[in-house]
Amino acid sequence: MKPTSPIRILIADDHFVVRMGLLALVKTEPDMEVIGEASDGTQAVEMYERLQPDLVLMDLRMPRKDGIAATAEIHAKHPQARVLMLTTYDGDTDIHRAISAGARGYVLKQSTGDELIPALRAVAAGEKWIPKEISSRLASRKLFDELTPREVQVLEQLAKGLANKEIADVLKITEYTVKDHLKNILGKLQVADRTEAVTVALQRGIIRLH
Amino acid sequence: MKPTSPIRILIADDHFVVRMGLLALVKTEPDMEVIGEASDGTQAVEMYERLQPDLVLMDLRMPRKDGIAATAEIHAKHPQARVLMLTTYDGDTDIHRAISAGARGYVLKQSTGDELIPALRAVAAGEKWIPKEISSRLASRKLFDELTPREVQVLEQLAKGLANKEIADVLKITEYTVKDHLKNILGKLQVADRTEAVTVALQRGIIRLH
DNA sequence: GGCCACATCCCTCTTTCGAGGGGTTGGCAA
DNA sequence: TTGCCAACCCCTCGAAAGAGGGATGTGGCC
Repeated sequence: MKPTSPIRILIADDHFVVRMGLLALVKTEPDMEVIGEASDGTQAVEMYERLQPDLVLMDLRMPRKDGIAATAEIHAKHPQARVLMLTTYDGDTDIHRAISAGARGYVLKQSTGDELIPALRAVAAGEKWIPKEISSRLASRKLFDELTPREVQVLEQLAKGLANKEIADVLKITEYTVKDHLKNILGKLQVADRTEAVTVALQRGIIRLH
Repeated sequence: MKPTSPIRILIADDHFVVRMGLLALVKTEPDMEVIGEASDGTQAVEMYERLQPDLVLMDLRMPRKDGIAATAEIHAKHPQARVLMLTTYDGDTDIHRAISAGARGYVLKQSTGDELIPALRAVAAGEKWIPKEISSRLASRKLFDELTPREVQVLEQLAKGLANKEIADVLKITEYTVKDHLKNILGKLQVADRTEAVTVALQRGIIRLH
């Protein structure tokens, strides 16, 4: 093995214990080092600019600016940036959005060190890393649902408990149109009513609470 | 300082990186040591029996058996057990249930090492540890809501998108009674309709998805 | 025994939902 | 050009939802 310069890593996660865990994990690999830790998306973007790391370990859910938004921002300025998305959940839409935001890989926090390390190396080397159970689901699900941006907006208002008329006012359209979007949503998500639509959307990561 | 026997700790969390983080954190304290790691509730109970640790760091959400159930089981057999509940969320009901299950402390994963270490020490010493912003909320909220077990059951069916009539069939009561419970739920949660009731219940940890 | 919370059942009435149809526009791609 | 689709608007109609009342039985608590 030729000694090369180590892989310089930026960690972005709002949970202290997770940052510590990643730090400890990276320390077990002699050719990697953590050069910075961010606790939210805004900080992650700022630190990327300043440190220019070889790899970013980015949590998906963070305060102020989430991992998707931060990744998109970094990717826009630095298309060569290598971001590995790290998350607890495996909602389809999250993964989808992470990839289209420019993430090169996607790993669940449940993963053990044996699964994480190869992912780190792969993404740092510029390769893609999507667990196969996830990528196969991505392909099959894509044929169905896929809500339009407008439908997602309606869904968000729905989750607040607003009535159709109220949603109409918020979105500055008529109640007829809201009902129309709702019909499409119920059909695409294959659910019986607005309440189930919201719970399914939450499960799939299409919308978030608060 | 007199050298005493170290605090023996059992970690229970389904996320590898979190376990690593806690491990690293404990290692910074010379008088503490991790004697076991469990990745779900069932394992946590089994390991408690075998290892008899001085302190358990228990994650609230885990597969197979969650932290609450595991704590309750441990507490039933060993009332002197010292369990510190560790979680990402701060839903009121979760905290409530954690305490009544026998947890002595409650800490958010967002907390830094400076906040976590004193919590560990306090609970290991048999004291209680509830962050004040949480305990004050506990006191005030208790005056309001507090759904009855039956109302929670209705709420769970509600989240599935069932109609009142369908819920009536499931719970083997009449639709009138379902509507009745629903009225109480909407009143106690102070929401406008069933959809908002579900989202608020999810936020407060009263019900869970899937 | 009185009080209260819980759970159950019943009825009325207005509003809202959701399913079913009808349509126009603007953009984009084959 | 033709087609497609998102987004918008319109109308009807039966079935739910939710607010308002009232009522009964049970069990705990002081």
